[in-house]
Amino acid sequence: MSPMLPKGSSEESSQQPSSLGETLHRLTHTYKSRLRETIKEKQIPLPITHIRALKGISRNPACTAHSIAQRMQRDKAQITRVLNELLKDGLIAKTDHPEDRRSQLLQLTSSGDLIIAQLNAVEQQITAQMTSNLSQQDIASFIRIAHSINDNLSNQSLQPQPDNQSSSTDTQAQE
Amino acid sequence: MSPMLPKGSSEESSQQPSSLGETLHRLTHTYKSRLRETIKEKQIPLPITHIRALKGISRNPACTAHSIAQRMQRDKAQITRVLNELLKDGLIAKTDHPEDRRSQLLQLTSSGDLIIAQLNAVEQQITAQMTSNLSQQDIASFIRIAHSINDNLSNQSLQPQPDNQSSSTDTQAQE
DNA sequence: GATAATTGGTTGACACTATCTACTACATTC
DNA sequence: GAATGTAGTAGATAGTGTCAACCAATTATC
Repeated sequence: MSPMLPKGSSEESSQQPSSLGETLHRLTHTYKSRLRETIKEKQIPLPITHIRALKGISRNPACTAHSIAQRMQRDKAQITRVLNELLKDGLIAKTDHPEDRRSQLLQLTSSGDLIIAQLNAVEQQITAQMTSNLSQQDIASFIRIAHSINDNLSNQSLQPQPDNQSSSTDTQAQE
Repeated sequence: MSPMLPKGSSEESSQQPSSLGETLHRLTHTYKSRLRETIKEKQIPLPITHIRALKGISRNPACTAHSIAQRMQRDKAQITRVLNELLKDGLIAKTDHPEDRRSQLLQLTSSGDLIIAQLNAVEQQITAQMTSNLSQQDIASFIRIAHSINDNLSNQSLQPQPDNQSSSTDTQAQE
């Protein structure tokens, strides 16, 4: 068939060196590498997913495994394991959910608090590096567009219609 | 504990919902999921890294394992394995490098060409979905800023100095 | 030309990430 | 109180990212 655009929209696609996809792959890879490298330097022996989970817990007053999984859009099973390791490392604690005995509430321990403080410093440092030559404008635009793209991908899941015009209602975004 | 912005201004914290880092994590995850899902629908049984490598080969006339690894910023070892699987699947071929007997040139087979045609269609479809409610302006900005961030992360590698002030050494890789 | 250092590619090992399935215990609904 | 749904767990497996050791060919040095 035609590897060309089925869409009326023309332009690029040809030798365009960086497609949106490639751009994303690269940026994310670089970002994750830097993040791993930095936390290693700081002697924080945690994988990235654990860190994200920990941050999620720190940001949220009364969260559960389920809420973390949803927030991170990750598999429950994966979250369970991550959480159990954080528990084993003494960074978080579980307490019984007052209204649902299947569930437990998660909170940081004091060790967890310490780590979080370090992590926030790391994040800030990396963010500063990432944005070092960008205007506030650019940063804001980037985040806005990123969210927008994310919404586009999330919402119109199973509609092969390229004609989709309904601007998605911004369901997204709390957190 | 506040995920502050890189700006010098102290307060501001608030509940800044999405840091740059979180934004990236999510966007990439959503993107990859959609990509995986789509290629699965299209019955293309290849993991994402293989697809990227394949595309790299298709875009480049006379490439080698090494050049692909560099382009993708991945470990040689990983690329070797990916390439060997693509070879095993009959999607690419290796021919001896005319000037260096350690090396081989890579090219697509006719099967590879077919897959690439499908992949281009997939990429285009997904890109259309991602950008469905964005202006050309926004798309261009996003890519520009993403590259900029990538450069920032790549270049100032081992300078723990937070004081770094716009060292615009554009060592960046063409591409 | 012999030797050392470098480079292209391979292999092994291992940690991390993503998903899927099945299962338990509890909760909700009827 | 039986059916159904939900929170969390455990097993399994595929894919990804890195590190280190290695071989063979190339290049640099003497």
